[in-house]
Amino acid sequence: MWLNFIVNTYSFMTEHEKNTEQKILDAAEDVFLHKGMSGARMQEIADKAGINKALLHYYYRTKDKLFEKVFEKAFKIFIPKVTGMMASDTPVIEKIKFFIDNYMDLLTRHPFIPAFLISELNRNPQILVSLFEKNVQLTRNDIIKNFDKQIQTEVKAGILKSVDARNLMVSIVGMCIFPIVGRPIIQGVLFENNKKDYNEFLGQRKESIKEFIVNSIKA
Amino acid sequence: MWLNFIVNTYSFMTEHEKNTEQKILDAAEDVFLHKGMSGARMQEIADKAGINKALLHYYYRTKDKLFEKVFEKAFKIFIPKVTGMMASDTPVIEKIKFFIDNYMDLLTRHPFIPAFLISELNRNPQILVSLFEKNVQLTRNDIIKNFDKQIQTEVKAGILKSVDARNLMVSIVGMCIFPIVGRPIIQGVLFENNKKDYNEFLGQRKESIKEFIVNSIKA
DNA sequence: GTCTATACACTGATAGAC
DNA sequence: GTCTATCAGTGTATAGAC
Repeated sequence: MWLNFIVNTYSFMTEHEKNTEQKILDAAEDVFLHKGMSGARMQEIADKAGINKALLHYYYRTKDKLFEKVFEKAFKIFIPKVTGMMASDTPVIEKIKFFIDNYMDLLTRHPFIPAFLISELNRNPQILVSLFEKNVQLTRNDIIKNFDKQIQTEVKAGILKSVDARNLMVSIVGMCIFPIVGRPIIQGVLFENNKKDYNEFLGQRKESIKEFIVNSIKA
Repeated sequence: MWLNFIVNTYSFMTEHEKNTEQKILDAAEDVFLHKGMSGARMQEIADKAGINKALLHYYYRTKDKLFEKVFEKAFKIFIPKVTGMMASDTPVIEKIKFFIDNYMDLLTRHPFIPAFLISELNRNPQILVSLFEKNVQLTRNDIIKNFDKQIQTEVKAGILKSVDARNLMVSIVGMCIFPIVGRPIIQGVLFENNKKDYNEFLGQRKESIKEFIVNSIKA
C-alpha cells in the first residue's frame, strides 16, 4: 500500500520533472531562436514554460547553460544531415535529389534555426570549438573526401561534368537555405511582401533547384 | 579680424562636428554589425568612438535611432546592388558574370553585413516596412519583370534553357552569400577550421559559381 | 559640444519559506 | 520542486556644469 504510494509518487515525480524540464527546453528554444542569446530574457522563457525564474535557474543554473543546450540541439538537427547526405553510395545525382527534398522539408519545418545558427556563430564562432570537441564525428572530413572520390569516378565514367565536391555542396546548401533565411528580404523585394505567393514559390523551388543542379553537372 | 575668427571657429566646428558624428557612425556600425541590436552596448560604441555615452545621446537621442541609421546604410549597400544587376540590357549570361564578380567583391569587403541583415530582419521583419516607405524605388518590381522578359527572349532565341527569373536570382545570390554568412560552419566542417584554406576557397569560388550557372542555363 | 554624475528600469541570479 | 522576495550588477537615458 505505502509502497504503491511511493512508486506512484516516484513515477509521478519523474514524469512531472520530465515534463517541466521539457517545457523549459521548448520555451527556451522558442525564445532563443527568435531573439538570440543577447535578446532572450529568462523571464520570457519562464512565462512561456508556465513557471517562474527561480525554477528556471533550479533546472539550468545559468542562461549560458540553457542557451548551450538549445544551440546544440539546433546544430545537431541541421549539420549532420548535410554531411550524412554524402555517406550512401547511390549515384551522385540521385543522392543530391534525395538530399534537396529532405533538407527543404526540414527547413520548412524549422525555418528559424538556420538564421539562428548563422547569427550566433558569426557573433561567437568559439561556440563551435567545444561542440566539435564533444562530437568528434562532426569534424570527420573523410566523408567529404569520399564524396569527392565518388564524383571523380562518375566524371571519368562520363556521367558528370568536372565539378569540385566542396563547391558543389556549398552551392546546394546555399540554394536551399537562402530562400529561408533571406525570406523577409526576398519576399519584400521580389514578391511585394505577399506571404501566400512566397509560400507557393517555396513549394515549387525544390523542383527548380534539382533541375538547376542536374542541368549544370550532368555530362 | 574677429570675423575671421568666427569663420575659422565655425569651419572648425562643423569640421569637428562632422568628424565626431562620423566617428560615432563608424563605431556604431562596427559594434552593431558584430553584436546585433540587442547585444550592442552604447558604452562600447562610445568607447570605440573615443567619446562618452552622454555625447552619444546628444547626437543620436536613442539607441533605436542609431541602430536605424546603421541598418539603413547596411541595407542600401547590399540590396539595390542586386536589383540593379538586372537593369542594364547586356546579354543575360554576361550580366550574371558581371554581377557575381562585383557582388563577391562587395561581400569580401563587408563580410558581416549579410549575417547582420539576416539576423535582424528575421527577428523583426517590421524594420523593412518603414524602409520601403522611405525608399519606394526599392520595391519597384517592374525591374524583375523586365529581367524575366529578357530571359524569355533569350530562351526563344535559343541562347538559354527555360529558367524562371526569380528562382535564378535567389540561387545566384544564395550561392554568393552562403559561403560568407555560413563561414564559421563551413570552414569548421569542410575545412578543418583552416582560415587560409578557406580564403583560397573563397578566392576561386567566383569562377566556380559562374561556370556552375552558365553550365546550367546555357542552351 | 563635451564632460561628470546620477536617475531609473531591467536582468540574471540567489536566499529562504513551504 | 516550486514559490515569493530580493540583491547586485548593468543598461539606457538625462541633468547640469563648463
